[in-house]
Amino acid sequence: MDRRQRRTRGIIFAAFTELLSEKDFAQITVGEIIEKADIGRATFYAHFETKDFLLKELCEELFCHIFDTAAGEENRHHHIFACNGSDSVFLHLFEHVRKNDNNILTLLSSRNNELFLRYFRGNLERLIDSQLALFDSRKKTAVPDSFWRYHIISTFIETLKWWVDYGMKETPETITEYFFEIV
Amino acid sequence: MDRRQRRTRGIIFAAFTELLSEKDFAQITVGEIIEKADIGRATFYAHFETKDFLLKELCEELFCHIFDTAAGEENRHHHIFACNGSDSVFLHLFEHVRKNDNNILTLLSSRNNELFLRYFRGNLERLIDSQLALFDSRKKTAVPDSFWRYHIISTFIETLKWWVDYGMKETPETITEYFFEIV
DNA sequence: TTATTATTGAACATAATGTTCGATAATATT
DNA sequence: AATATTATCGAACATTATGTTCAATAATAA
Repeated sequence: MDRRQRRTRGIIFAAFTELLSEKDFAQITVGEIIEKADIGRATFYAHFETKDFLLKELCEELFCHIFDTAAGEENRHHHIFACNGSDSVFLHLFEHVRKNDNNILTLLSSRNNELFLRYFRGNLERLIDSQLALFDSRKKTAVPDSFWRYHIISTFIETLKWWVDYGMKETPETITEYFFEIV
Repeated sequence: MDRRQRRTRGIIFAAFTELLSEKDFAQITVGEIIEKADIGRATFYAHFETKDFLLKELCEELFCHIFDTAAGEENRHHHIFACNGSDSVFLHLFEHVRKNDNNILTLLSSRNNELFLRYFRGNLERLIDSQLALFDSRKKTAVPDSFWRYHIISTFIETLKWWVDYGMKETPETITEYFFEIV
């Protein structure tokens, strides 16, 4: 990929991220993006078909990075999961957010957090199945499997939301603890 | 209120609801709404300042109705809550959805369900505090109160989402049971 | 019946979208 | 170092959606 392309792409993402932290996605215009990025109109459209595609690609970069790492950790520490839940993929995910990798924290704190959490859910679903056994051992209810699975993912996301909403005062370890206690 | 106003308002809501079940909120134009509603452009803007206000007022009509009823039930059956959780405000809410009051089911089934669930959450928060004691008796963890509260509301909404997503095969009673088991 | 008020439809200004194209500058290739 | 390729620029353009205005008409309330 041409260096100019990479540069422009990065500039657009940065400008877009900044705007997302300021106002609603729907209110942001392409005009504002190219003004803040200081690029030509045609250049923007050479990179992204529409504003929606821009969002989509931003999310993909964001989460691919995080989940690739998380998947790696998962394999390495697999024995840990089997023993207890104090260390887990979930902890690693919380830590990623805490470190603000790729500005994900900025975006999750913004009014547009639902946008990213939707993508987050999509990625989580793939990851969670490998973790289900961990919860199954504790499960003694008659609720359907799909409901149970749905519940775990939802609870993780809602826990993350609460953490961010309330100023991230807890450590990733504490939040992970809360998450396991409640689920 | 003038009969013509009520009629026009109803027509607009109906057309808008139909469009929401077909496509994303962002994709819907005022032009489409007035075409489907078969009214003049100026008439639309005499009723609603923007598309966002239309959504807001639709949600208010939707949820005010449901929550007013629910609040009434709450007072009437208050002794029941204190005893067990098999009958509760939650059951009534599930039943409202099941009956498709004010097309809420149509809207919750649509791609735009997050839009309505956001409003739903706002209304739930007011209602839930009176119910918190019910859960507190079961609670033996060290998680913060605000987290616990947040979790209950989230779980209710996610349960509702799952129910709708998976075709509402369960009875409201069963879903209420699932909800209490899991929380 | 009369006064009031909602609706209509067309016209209008404004603003955003997405495209096109020739010129220019940065990169890759040989 | 010379050349070919490709990204960016900027301005112009057609198109589409927004929200407003206004005089005429029709429905409702008094």
